[in-house]
Amino acid sequence: MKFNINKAVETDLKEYLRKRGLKLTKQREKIAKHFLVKDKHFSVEELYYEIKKITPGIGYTTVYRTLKLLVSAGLAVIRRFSDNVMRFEPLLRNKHHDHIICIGCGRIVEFENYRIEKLQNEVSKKYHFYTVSHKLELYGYCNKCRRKSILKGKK
Amino acid sequence: MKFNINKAVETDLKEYLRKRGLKLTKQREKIAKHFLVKDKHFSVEELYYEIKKITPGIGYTTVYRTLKLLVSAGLAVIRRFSDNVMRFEPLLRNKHHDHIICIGCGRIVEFENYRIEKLQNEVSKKYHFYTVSHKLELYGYCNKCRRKSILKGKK
DNA sequence: ATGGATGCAAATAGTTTGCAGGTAA
DNA sequence: TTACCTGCAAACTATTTGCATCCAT
Repeated sequence: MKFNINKAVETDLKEYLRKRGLKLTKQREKIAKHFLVKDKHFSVEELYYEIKKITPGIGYTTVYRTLKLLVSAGLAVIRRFSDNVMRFEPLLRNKHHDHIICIGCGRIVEFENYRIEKLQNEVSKKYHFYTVSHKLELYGYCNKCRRKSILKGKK
Repeated sequence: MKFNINKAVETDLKEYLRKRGLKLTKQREKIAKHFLVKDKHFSVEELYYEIKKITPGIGYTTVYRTLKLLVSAGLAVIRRFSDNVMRFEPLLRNKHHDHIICIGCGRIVEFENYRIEKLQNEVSKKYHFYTVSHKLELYGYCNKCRRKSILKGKK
């Protein structure tokens, strides 16, 4: 089943806004629709320049604020890798991936593991949490960097 | 079996430094010994003021640089929660915990799950990574906040 | 001796905030 | 009409960097 962006905005976001007296502005709608169909993480900068093409005149700050709003609404998560940059990743209910990151070369591989997610749900239950999202990152050396580091005695 | 800080510094850190011609300075030793016995995450600021008591005259920057060094050496991981602050957590080979975080009140509960870690190892193997550390964070609402949000129709 | 390390101060840069003017409800 | 929202610029602040000096090897 394909993810329907319009529906997500129509239902989840609108609902969230309505409940607390916030407004669905043109900017919010544009940003949400543009961002929520993505299947990986983006920095505000990246998104800003993309969205600017469709909606010239939009402010950098508005993109920031809207992305944070989406996080609050449970439609996105924030990630940080080795740089100090906030990255936002849409949270589609039916598909979510995690990352395995090479400390040597920075390469990021995405993976999914149903069994891990299932165990996460058990943990949530155990601690009486209603979990809406998660982040799992594995750090290590990829095959290439591992071999390199053995040869040079580095890393 | 108790974790022996001196041994960790003696072996792992020294080894790491020696291999790449780096030096084990008094500052590095002090910071490492102070930090590596901890069992949770700390900001640089927090650690700086603690370490300053033992080693007056030490620089803020040195604490930063040393903590990053420990990360490179595989003895610590960086975490970032909702604020924009880098937090460092020592990585003891024999004990490592993950976090479940309440979006409502910010409460952080630590947990361990052997079965999840085992599955993580499988994933690493599958992608030919030699994994040295990981971060797992579950985000949701704790019992209290969940109830609150249902009542008020918020969050 | 000498190349790495320190500590200070200054620079950087990502993120947040204040505010006057718009705009959804 | 009334909050809320936007966009700009300015403010913040965590983190990084340059450099003269120091020190572990």
